[in-house]
Amino acid sequence: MTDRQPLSTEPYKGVRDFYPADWGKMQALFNRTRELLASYGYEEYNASPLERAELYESKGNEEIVNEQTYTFTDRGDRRVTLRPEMTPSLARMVAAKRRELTYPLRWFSIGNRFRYERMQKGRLREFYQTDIDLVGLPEGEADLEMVTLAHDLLIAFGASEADFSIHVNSRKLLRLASEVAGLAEGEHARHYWQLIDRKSKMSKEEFESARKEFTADPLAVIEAGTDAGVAAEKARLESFIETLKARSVGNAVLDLDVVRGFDYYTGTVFEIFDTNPENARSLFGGGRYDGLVTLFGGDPIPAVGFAFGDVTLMDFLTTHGYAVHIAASADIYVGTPSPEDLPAARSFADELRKSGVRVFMNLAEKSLGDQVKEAVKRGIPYFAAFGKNEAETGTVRLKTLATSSEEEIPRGEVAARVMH
RNA sequence: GCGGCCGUAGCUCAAUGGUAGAGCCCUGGUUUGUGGUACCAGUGGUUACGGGUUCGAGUCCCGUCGGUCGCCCCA
Repeated sequence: MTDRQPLSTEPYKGVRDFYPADWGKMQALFNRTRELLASYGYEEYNASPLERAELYESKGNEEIVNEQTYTFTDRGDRRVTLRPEMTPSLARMVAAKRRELTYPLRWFSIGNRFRYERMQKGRLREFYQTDIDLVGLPEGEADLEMVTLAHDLLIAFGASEADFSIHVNSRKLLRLASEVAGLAEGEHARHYWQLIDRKSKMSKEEFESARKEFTADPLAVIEAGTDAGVAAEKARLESFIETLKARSVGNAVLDLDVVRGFDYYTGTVFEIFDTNPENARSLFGGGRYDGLVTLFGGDPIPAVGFAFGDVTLMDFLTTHGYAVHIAASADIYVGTPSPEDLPAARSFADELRKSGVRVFMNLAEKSLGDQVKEAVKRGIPYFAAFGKNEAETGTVRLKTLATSSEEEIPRGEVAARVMH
């Protein structure tokens, strides 16, 4: 007992502590996201991070579930997984009330996700992700809205179109071309698309020689343009991008190499890339998954959506020099010349609070000079001492710390001055 | 699962194999009813841990642990 090792102050591997300044930054991101999505009529939903393990296993990829999730058995012998993504939970919630919901659903959710994996830049074991989905509309306008939202979000965070580009593709196009080329579903096809997905990481020679190992080559079918069905889908995709440009999404391009996994995408897929050559990586992406909800029985419900993580987004904003503005913790610091002044100062503070002012009240015994220093350090914009003099005269000296200015005003006018 | 780099003060980092340092932070002072700057002073170390080589190791070697970046994977 007495010789116990001190506990480590380090957080668990791969997760972060959020001190108030850090969490303030996160909240700033979340709130800007909420504002933008609210302007498009999206509603926020949430669910527990705990889910039945079967929810992820039934999707077929056992390896990912076994090796890359936090899964445990609870005291009732139920296998439980910390959600690694939100879409299955969304599908479950939609399926559970499929007859009573009013479609289309414009839903979003902000929360933490857990993935048990080796860490590297931009990849932690717990991260915060915003999932945005438009459920109940077929391919078309809904997909345009999704890409537009992804675009507008980055713009809302301060980015300009030159900072990123939106690469759009169609899983339907790839599927049609596979059929024409004779690339059967299965491991072989999986390897082919994995190769395409990795293309940007390989040299041209490496890629071409690897490509030759496949007898069927769907991309060549698309390039040739001889199949009518394939050509029609490609034309649809091109006009999709033209429409985006006409609607002020100027940085969307067609990119046949965007694959984005394999399992549930069925139509439009898109991926946002950082244009900074130092950091030319995928920021986030999404697409159409019309098979949503079929796991739970019943007819499929068409849906399109995307998700972005906090780590990648924050990295992106930082490397492009876009600061995230954090609000001050309080509007005013109410100082006390001496401890005896506390009752009077407190009633002044209460007055302010009733008007909606956020007040930081000093309770420590220290000089006014130190109190002013403290207010500056905390980033509180206004300071007012409240003691005998103020109680008698009914006026206070209100300091604006940023401009070093000071003025004497009636106590009743302080609230209106310091609120924003 | 594989590989590279790194572990020195609370933080960011110095220190040819030869006395462990600086800046920031913190505390006090110049300044007890009102400021950040400046100046002065102070607190703060088992150099991650264990072994080895050496007259001598923060430095070189081996191992362990931790961190980080890349490969694989990426819902």
